[in-house]
Amino acid sequence: MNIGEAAAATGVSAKMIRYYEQVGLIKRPLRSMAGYRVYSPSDVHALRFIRRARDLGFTVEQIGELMQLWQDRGRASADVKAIALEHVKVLEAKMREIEEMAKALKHLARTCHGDGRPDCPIIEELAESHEPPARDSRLGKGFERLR
Amino acid sequence: MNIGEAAAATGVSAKMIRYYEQVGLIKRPLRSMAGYRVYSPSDVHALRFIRRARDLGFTVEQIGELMQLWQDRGRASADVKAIALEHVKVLEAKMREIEEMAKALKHLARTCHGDGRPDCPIIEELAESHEPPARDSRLGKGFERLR
DNA sequence: GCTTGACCTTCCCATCATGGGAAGGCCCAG
DNA sequence: CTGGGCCTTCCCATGATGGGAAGGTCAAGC
Repeated sequence: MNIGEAAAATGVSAKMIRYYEQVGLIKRPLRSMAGYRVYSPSDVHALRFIRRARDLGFTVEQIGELMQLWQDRGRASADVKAIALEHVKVLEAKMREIEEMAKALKHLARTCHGDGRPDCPIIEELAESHEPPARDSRLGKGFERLR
Repeated sequence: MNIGEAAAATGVSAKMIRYYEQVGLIKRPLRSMAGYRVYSPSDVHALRFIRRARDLGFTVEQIGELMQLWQDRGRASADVKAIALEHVKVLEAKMREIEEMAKALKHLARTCHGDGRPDCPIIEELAESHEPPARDSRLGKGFERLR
């Protein structure tokens, strides 16, 4: 199975398969005589694992941990649960942040008559001078790219 | 007012102020004889505008549009409202996506006994072979960096 | 057997907003 | 006049993903 077939079979693009290999998420596959990557069914299985974890919003780093645990027969399910719950916390914090932004924006839009007149509470609100709230990053890491 | 003071006064880092200048979001400020950037109160005002828009989750590109409208006295508030509501839609779609991920993960975690035994439904679920749902990107652009 | 097009390889570059850090210049308080 | 804290520009990194070029390979149809 070459990379294109593996991509079609797993829903992970060929580009990303090479990337995952490069960052050590998956082991280097066998190569054909011409240098083509050749994937076994178990490689495909691992790629599907990755894709599903990715769809759940895990970062590549977390997926790496999960794969360690996946391959470690003696692992404790508590370890996996901890990673999952940690991730749920991050997701919920993201949700809350986005929710607040949406709420603020909807409030502004509601008070904006939205016709041809130039008076616009949205712009006025943005332009008003407020104290800089010192960018307090209560949310911590993982939110750098949220906005 | 030099860049450090402007940064402290607006909550926008000096690095980002230079970046916004570079990408044309703000005009190039005056320079002191030594080449230091010198910011006027109105520059500071613009920076605060930017910071507030950024806190509402607008991208730099959108902030650019908003600033155009801000400076255009004859603009229609409808234009601003359209940008705001468009952004609300994006935020709500993000929320829904994150919510789904969190829901799935919480469900998995709930069914995981989380003790020392190695049986773990989370890992099992990830490892199961499902059809690749063809990564259908119903959400469209703007979600590339969501996860 | 040869052409053609669809694959594969590696390598480099771009994204977006942000920060780190180096090398060198400037300014002010002691 | 010195030291530390500013400032300047320039380069590089992030994370996950894709685009694209240049060149090699494979298989189907002629």
